[in-house]
Amino acid sequence: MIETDTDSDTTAAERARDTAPRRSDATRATILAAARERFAADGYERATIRAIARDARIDPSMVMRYYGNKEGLFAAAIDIDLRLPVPDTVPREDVGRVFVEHFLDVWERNEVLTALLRVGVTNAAGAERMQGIFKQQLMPVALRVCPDPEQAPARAALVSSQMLGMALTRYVLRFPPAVDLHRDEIAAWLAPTVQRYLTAAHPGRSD
Amino acid sequence: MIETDTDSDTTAAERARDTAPRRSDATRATILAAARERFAADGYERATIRAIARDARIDPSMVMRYYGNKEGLFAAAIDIDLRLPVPDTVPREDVGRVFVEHFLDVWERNEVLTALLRVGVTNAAGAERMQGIFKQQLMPVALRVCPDPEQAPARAALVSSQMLGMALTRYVLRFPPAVDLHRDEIAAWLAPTVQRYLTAAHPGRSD
DNA sequence: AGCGTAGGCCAACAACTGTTGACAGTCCAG
DNA sequence: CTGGACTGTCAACAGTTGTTGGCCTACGCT
Repeated sequence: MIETDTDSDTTAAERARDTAPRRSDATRATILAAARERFAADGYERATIRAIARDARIDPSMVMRYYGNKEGLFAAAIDIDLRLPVPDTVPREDVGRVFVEHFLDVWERNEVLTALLRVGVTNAAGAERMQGIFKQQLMPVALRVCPDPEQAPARAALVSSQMLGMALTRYVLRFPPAVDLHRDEIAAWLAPTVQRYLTAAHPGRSD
Repeated sequence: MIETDTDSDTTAAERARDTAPRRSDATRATILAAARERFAADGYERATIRAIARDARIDPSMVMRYYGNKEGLFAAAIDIDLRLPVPDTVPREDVGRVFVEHFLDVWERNEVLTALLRVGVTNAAGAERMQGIFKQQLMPVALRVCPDPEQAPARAALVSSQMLGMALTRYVLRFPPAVDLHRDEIAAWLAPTVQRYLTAAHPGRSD
C-alpha cells in the first residue's frame, strides 16, 4: 500500500519487504506511474506491457522481472490507500456534502480510480477491487448515519451508483455537459441526493 | 435500425437495402445476436471475432464478409432504436418516476445497453454512441420540464449520471447490494432524485 | 437440366501480444 | 582487486488476433 499523494520517490516497494532501498526502486516507481497512466487511459487489454515500458523508457522484460506478469503489474498499480476519512465529527446532516466533496477531491487527484473503473468494467479482478474499496469506505459511514443498520448495504450501493455514475459520465465517457459542470455545482446537486440515500426513511415501493 | 424487441427473424438487413430477403439473412441475424452477447459480456477487445463466430456456428470469415470488419460488426450490433417515449402526457410531477421505470425496463430487456456501456468505457466510438443516445432521449424531456432551458444539458447530464451509475453498479460491476435491490425499490429511491435533477430550482453553489 | 451466383469453409497471412532466456555492464562487499 | 549479485538490453518464442483469398457446394432462375 502506498499513499494517495503521488509517490515521493522513496515510496512503495521498500516498505513491503523491509530491506534497504534498492538501486532499482526508481525504475520500479517509473514503471508503476506509466502503468497507472496507461491503465487509466486505455483499460486493461489495450494498455500493453510494451507501451507501458516504452513510456517508462525501459525494456518490456524489466516489467516482467519486477512485477511477474501483467496481472501483477495491474495489482501493484491499483494497490493504493484511498483513505476516505469522513470523520465521526461530521454532523449527520452534513454527511452528504462532505462525502461528495471528498469524493471529488480524491477522484480528481488520482488517476488510479479512473484506471480501476476502466478496468473493472471488463475485468473481474478490477470489479472486485472496486467493490472492495467502496464497501470499505462507504459501509462504516452508512452504518453510522442510516436509520436501520440492516439497510446499510443497500444505501451504500445507492450512494455508489450516484458517485460512480458521475465519475463515469464526467471522467470516463466525458459527456460534455458533465465535463463542463463546475465542481461546486456538482457538489450542490449531488450532496442532497447522497444525504437522502444515507439518512432518509426508506421510501415505499413506487407510490 | 432494428426494433428493441429481439428480432423477429425477418428483421434488420433487408430493410436497409430494399431488396428481397436473402437466404443469408438468418445467418446475419445469428451473427448479430452472438455479437451483442459477446460485446455485452466481454467488452470490445475481449469479444473476438473468432469467439463470436464460434457462438454463431459459422466461420470467422463470414463475419468479415457480412460486416466488413470488427468495427462494422460492432456498429451493426448497437444500431438499434431504443425509443424512449416518456410521452408528453406524463404530468410534470411524475416525470422522474416514469423515466426511471422506463429506463429499467429497457435496460433489463436489452443487452445492447450493457454492451454499449462496456465498450464505451474503452472505445471512443462506443462512448460517442452512448452519449448520442442519452442526449437524444433525455434532452427533449429536460427541455420540456426543466425551469430554464439553458440548464437542460446540465440537468440531462445529472440524470445520466444517476441512471448510468445504477446500470454500472447493478448490471456491469454487479455490486451484490445493487443486484439484490428490487426493481420497485430502485425506482422508489431514484425517482425523486431524477425528479429533482429535472425540475427543481438550481441549488446554490455548495452551501 | 444447366448454369450463374451467393453461401459457406479452409488455410494462411502479417501483426501484435505476453513472456522467456541468454548476454553484457555496473555496483558493492569481501 | 575480485567475485557475485543486481540492473538493464536484445532477440526470440509461442499463441492469438483481425483479415484475406481461393475453393467447393448448393440453391434458384431460365
